[in-house]
Amino acid sequence: MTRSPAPPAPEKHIAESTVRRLSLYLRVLEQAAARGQQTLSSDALAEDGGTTSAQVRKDLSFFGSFGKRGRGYDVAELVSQISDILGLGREWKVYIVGAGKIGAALVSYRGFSQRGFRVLGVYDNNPQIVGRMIDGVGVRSMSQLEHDAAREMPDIAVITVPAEHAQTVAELVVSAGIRAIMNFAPAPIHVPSTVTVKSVNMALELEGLAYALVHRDANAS
Amino acid sequence: MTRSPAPPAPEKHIAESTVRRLSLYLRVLEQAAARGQQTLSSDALAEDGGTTSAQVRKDLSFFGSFGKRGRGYDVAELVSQISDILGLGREWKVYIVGAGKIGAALVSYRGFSQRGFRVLGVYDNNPQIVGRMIDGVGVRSMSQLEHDAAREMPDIAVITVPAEHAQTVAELVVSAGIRAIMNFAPAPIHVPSTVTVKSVNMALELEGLAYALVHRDANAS
DNA sequence: CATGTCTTGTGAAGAATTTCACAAGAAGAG
DNA sequence: CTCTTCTTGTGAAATTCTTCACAAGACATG
Ligand SMILES: NC(=O)c1ccc[n+]([C@@H]2O[C@H](COP(=O)([O-])OP(=O)(O)OC[C@H]3O[C@@H](n4cnc5c(N)ncnc54)[C@H](O)[C@@H]3O)[C@@H](O)[C@H]2O)c1
Ligand SMILES: NC(=O)c1ccc[n+]([C@@H]2O[C@H](COP(=O)([O-])OP(=O)(O)OC[C@H]3O[C@@H](n4cnc5c(N)ncnc54)[C@H](O)[C@@H]3O)[C@@H](O)[C@H]2O)c1
Repeated sequence: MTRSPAPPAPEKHIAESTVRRLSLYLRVLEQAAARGQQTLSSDALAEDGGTTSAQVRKDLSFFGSFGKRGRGYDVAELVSQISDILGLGREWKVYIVGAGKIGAALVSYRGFSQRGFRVLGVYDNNPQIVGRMIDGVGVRSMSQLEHDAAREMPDIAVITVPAEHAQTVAELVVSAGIRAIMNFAPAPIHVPSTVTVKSVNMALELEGLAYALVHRDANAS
Repeated sequence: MTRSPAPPAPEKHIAESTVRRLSLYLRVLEQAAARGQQTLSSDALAEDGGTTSAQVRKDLSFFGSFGKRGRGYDVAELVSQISDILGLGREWKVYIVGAGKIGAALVSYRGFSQRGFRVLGVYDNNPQIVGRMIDGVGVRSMSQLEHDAAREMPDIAVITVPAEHAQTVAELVVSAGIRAIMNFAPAPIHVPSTVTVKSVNMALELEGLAYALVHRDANAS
């Protein structure tokens, strides 16, 4: 955890599945570090990451070569390398829009702050809610959002408003200069291609389970 | 919404990405139905589903042929067909384990009940919480879970306990006979291969956004 | 009933991703 | 210093997924 001498080595294009697995490897590595493990092989990494050792090595090879033949990967070093690749070396400023049930749960989610995602503000358009504190973060009025954003320069907006308002809110946060959106509303949102959107659609995940139950696949995750 | 004369037509193996898209198409179709649209082309379906018309047709072709050449798809009929394919023709019984912030948010999530996922019980091991009502559903004690499950035969368990207890809880629900798990804890859980697990890992999604911001991809979703 | 327009269903091609398999490097033992 | 053991990094092969492209069917119109 000293220095990051090697740059994260940019490249042509990396598959989203690879990026997801890197996050997973990072978790496995941190747990290994917590157990005092010094080093980890691609086999061990694959085991807990739910993939194969060849996949692990291939994923890492897109960004450089971090292992030692015959020994495996140095846990602390690989944590640092993957953190760099994923852009976790810095703090990311997050706005949450929609101070309802799911929005409130996310504000106090430690899993975010642990990774350097800091919630600067929570926004809502309900005057009854504006001004309240949620886990130390004050709920702000929507009318302030653009003004606040000009000053605070948030990186990511999390949208947790009802589906029918998701598009409107998306347009607002984009015009406020935010370039990345995480959308929890079960509605597609359309933004300029300079903005990255990820959607988390829980009902859709449940439907995937229903499909699996009906079609008796034998699979795991 | 009358009868389902054609069986959902089973098959070799369908990609998870196809199943996800079917869920998406279903949403688009329902919105179209709400707007009074009678029929929809694969092009229109693709537009809102964020994919291409060829993909739509290919996805559907795995299960049968539901369209009319020159006309497109009958909205009501395709809703019914996709619902059948996904196993949404029936009610699915759900237990939520972990009555914390995210568990409580999920109990009252209308997006679940709208799709036929009914929360029968919420479980927690904190005696201070057991007995409370969350949106009309009582919080039950963990010690009852196996006994209740024998009677109620739940289909799906949603795990919303801290990561370090996810594995223990997973083993309990599996031994209670539950065959599908949706895991919100950011920890991999290991179960027999007869059990299907889906994990929703929100920190990982945020990390994907951080990666995109750092690597200036021009992409959307 | 022929003609024109539209849109499906689907093999085949193409692209992307995963798996294989092995040469090469690293370390310890003798 | 040589031998053995272990595990990486990576081209090539295999597999999976997506896109292409077009024949065939459906309807409307004249
Ligand atoms: N509750 C869940 O477990 C859950 C799970 C997955 C997805 N979601 C989705 O997340 C979204 C929020 O769900 P919820 O359960 O928290 O709902 P909620 O009703 O508890 O909260 C929605 C909040 O958004 C605010 N809001 C509404 N319109 C707004 C606007 N235009 N600008 C700013 N704020 C606005 C409301 O005042 C309210 O506080 C919904 O789209 C829902 O489908 C919820
Ligand atoms: N809060 C969020 O926004 C959020 C988002 C994504 C994921 N998660 C994950 O979801 C899980 C729950 O998060 P939370 O914020 O709701 O936490 P929480 O502390 O509010 O709730 C956890 C609940 O689980 C109960 N519990 C603990 N151990 C248990 C056990 N062995 N059996 C039964 N119940 C048990 C606790 O009594 C508590 O009520 C965590 O794994 C967290 O990482 C939370």
